[in-house]
Amino acid sequence: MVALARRFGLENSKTRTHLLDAAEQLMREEGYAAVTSRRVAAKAGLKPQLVHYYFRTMDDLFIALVQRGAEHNRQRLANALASNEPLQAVWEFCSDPETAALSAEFLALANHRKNIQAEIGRYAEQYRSMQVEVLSRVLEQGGMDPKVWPLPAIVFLMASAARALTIEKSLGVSTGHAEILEWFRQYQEMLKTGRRTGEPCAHIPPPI
Amino acid sequence: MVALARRFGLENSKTRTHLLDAAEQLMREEGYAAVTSRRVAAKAGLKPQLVHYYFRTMDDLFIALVQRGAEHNRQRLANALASNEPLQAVWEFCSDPETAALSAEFLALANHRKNIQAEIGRYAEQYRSMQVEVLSRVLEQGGMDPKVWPLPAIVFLMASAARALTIEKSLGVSTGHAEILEWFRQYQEMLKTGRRTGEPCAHIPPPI
DNA sequence: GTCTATACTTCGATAGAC
DNA sequence: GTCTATCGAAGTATAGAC
Repeated sequence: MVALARRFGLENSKTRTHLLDAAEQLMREEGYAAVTSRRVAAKAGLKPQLVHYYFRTMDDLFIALVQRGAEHNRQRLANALASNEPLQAVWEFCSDPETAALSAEFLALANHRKNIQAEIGRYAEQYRSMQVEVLSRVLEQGGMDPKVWPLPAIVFLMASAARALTIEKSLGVSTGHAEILEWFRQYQEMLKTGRRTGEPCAHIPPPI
Repeated sequence: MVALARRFGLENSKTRTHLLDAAEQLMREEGYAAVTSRRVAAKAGLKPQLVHYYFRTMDDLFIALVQRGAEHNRQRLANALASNEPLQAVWEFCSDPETAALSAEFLALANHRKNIQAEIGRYAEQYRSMQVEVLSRVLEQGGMDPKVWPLPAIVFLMASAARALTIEKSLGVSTGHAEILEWFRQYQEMLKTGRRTGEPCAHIPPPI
């Protein structure tokens, strides 16, 4: 009854990529519960058994999906950070609704599969340090002293606000959104001009 | 072939509550995909068919689960807002990891089922306005002028920061967390004493 | 209100032919 | 590398007896 060492497909296979594409699309459209071998194969125009040829188990497929998505996002973030307006670009990076929807699925998955949890955490930490590094230059040029206002905290606040804005928007929630956007606009303005501008934010006690 | 009007259980049934408890526990422990009629019934020590007696479809069960959970949270938030330290209590309300895990599941579900999306959005908006109302008193007593710093924005920032902190913690991410907690601490301190205290936040340009 | 019985679908996974 | 064939398990849902 010894298992006859099964064969498996290679990582650079074109079919493998098609299967991952199909899986990602399914996840986006219908959630992780819809990512089954049969449905993935059907969407890719292939037979379900091929899924098991490229991925030993469905769990392996999910891991591959997380890694590919995270790597893709890492590249997107790198591009954003290399732009002329890194602050604005990072804000938009964090505000992408497609990414938010997919992240919601992975985040739910992460609560129950610790290998996925670790993978996502590793990338999240990486994204943050990338942002801190680049934004440190922008903020110092804008006259902010990172000694008194720690960069990681600013990056954290900005990212979490942008993400929450996106999620709430998809839920139909809007209270406070206009004010947050205005806050970010003024913050950008301040950094550009190197001083606090635009009444009333120039002189008020902010929530910090 | 006309359907013989099926019978269904009442909302105040004890068994119905047991089934919802089992479903909620499953969702917490293994995610929404684990909430099936068989598994819910097994956890409640009942037969799968009873699930269909109390809930026409599994979708109906999910809706009931969302409503019950949201109502429970509304009560928790009301208690928090009625405490001696509403600011701290709301922060803790938003930081509960159990709630965050369950919310992650519902949020993922919401992306694909618009009735759930609407239900969650309705409650989220309600929670925010409850917070704005109560915190407005706290902030005005602390010397904050809501004209220059809109309350909804402060509530939004606080809630999204607390939630993000909780989620990231569960992912093993910690960069910037200590700084955010210190920010919140100083903010509370400032409101209590009615002035900006504690170096260095007393005089620095904050990210606003 | 809870059970048995049942119909039908879909699931993950493997063996082995081509 | 892709297919056919096949397994047992688990899924939703309904009808009807007690």
